[in-house]
Amino acid sequence: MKEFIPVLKRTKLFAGVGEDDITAMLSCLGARLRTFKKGDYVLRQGEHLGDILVLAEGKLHIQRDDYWGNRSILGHIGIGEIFGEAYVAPESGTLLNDVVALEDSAVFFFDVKRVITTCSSACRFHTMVVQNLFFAISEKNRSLIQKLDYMSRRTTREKLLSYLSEEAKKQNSPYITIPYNRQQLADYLSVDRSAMSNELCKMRDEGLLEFEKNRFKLL
Amino acid sequence: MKEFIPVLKRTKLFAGVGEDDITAMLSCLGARLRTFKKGDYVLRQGEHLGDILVLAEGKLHIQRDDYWGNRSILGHIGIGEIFGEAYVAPESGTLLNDVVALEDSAVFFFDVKRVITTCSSACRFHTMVVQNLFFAISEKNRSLIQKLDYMSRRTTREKLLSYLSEEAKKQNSPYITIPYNRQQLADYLSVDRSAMSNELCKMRDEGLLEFEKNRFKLL
DNA sequence: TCCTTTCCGTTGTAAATACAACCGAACTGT
DNA sequence: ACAGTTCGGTTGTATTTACAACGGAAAGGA
Repeated sequence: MKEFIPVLKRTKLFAGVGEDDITAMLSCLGARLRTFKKGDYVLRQGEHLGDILVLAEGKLHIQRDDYWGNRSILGHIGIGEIFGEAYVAPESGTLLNDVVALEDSAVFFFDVKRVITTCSSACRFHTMVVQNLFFAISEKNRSLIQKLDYMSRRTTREKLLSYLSEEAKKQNSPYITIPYNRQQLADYLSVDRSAMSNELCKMRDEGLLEFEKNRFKLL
Repeated sequence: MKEFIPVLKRTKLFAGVGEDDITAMLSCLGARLRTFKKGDYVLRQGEHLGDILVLAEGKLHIQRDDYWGNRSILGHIGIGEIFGEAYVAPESGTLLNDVVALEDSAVFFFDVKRVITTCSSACRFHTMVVQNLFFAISEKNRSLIQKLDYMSRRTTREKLLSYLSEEAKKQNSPYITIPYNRQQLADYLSVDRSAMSNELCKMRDEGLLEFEKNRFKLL
């Protein structure tokens, strides 16, 4: 667990907290570290969750398969990102999605109750962690709204353009790299892969953008 | 402002706080009450927001019109509901959506900074309000994920079924009432109204459901 | 190197959707 | 009672998408 303290220090959850203080807080927050092999399920749809999670190592996808095997990808989790925060409320039901390891991964589990209940003097920075979590959830909220914006577009082209241009804004450059391959991007935007591939090539031919693998340039 | 204290008492934000304590907290939270006429914009896409809002009276829609006038409705806000919480983080950008009054409405504005910075002894229940807000955001988060689930369905029928069955679960009855008329429901699910209307009738003919205006029965 | 697998572009067809237009019923205000 | 408006169902057509299938390029392993 100790080895990942520097990683935790760089997360939004522990922003402003020193490594020593993080170490001291771990037990107070009920921290556990679990490792997963590539392909493992970190969380399963339908389970109940009483923890807030932080990815220490690896890559994860939040996804969901429906009855007919149709997969939809809700998002991508990189190192240091928080997830599971949608289920901190006591009455929140079971998980709506699966979380799957794309690579061998390590995940911190923090007990929700112990995170949000600021304890006494023992950990001085607990209040700051709560506020950090607050902002993190709020930001996740915003990014979900953003994704709903892509999804509300009627055509594949509009979905692609709104997603790519938002990424360009986020990465502050017309050259962008996305965390998805074609199939995954199609699953993320809930469209057919071949139709999307087709549309991408049309847009390239029309001079709207260029791409190679998962790197795009908007023109 | 006083007249709406009983309303506030029943909101999730002030759950567990008595009317007297709420009254005492109002100034501490930087509360302001603003009224809106039917059709007024409560918030506009692109603005910056430094408040958390609670609807005291009326009905609101969260919506967005794109360049071509295509409207998409992100959700419906009823009395006592919190909104604007997606923008509490200091670095969160501008509003992604409009919020529009469907009826004459009254809205409480609470200063974000003053809400999340627990003050001293003056207001005993401030900590509880922060935790309530925490749960509320987390729950909103969950409902956004839920909506993404509807939206990720490929066909109009699947979108309708996932939405309606989720509402049935939420309202705990096969008889459900929705806060949208046909056009609004279509905007909510991001589909064409006539196509949706068509699909609804087909589903009724197949015996999947019955409906009249905005009341539905799942079979 | 060879074999296997993954990735991605392409194509054709069937299915679903968007769009526009129309109509009747219900509701509104005068 | 009347005109004007909203609402919801219906229909036809053009457009878009889903699905299945194929093939070549690239990547990975033995």
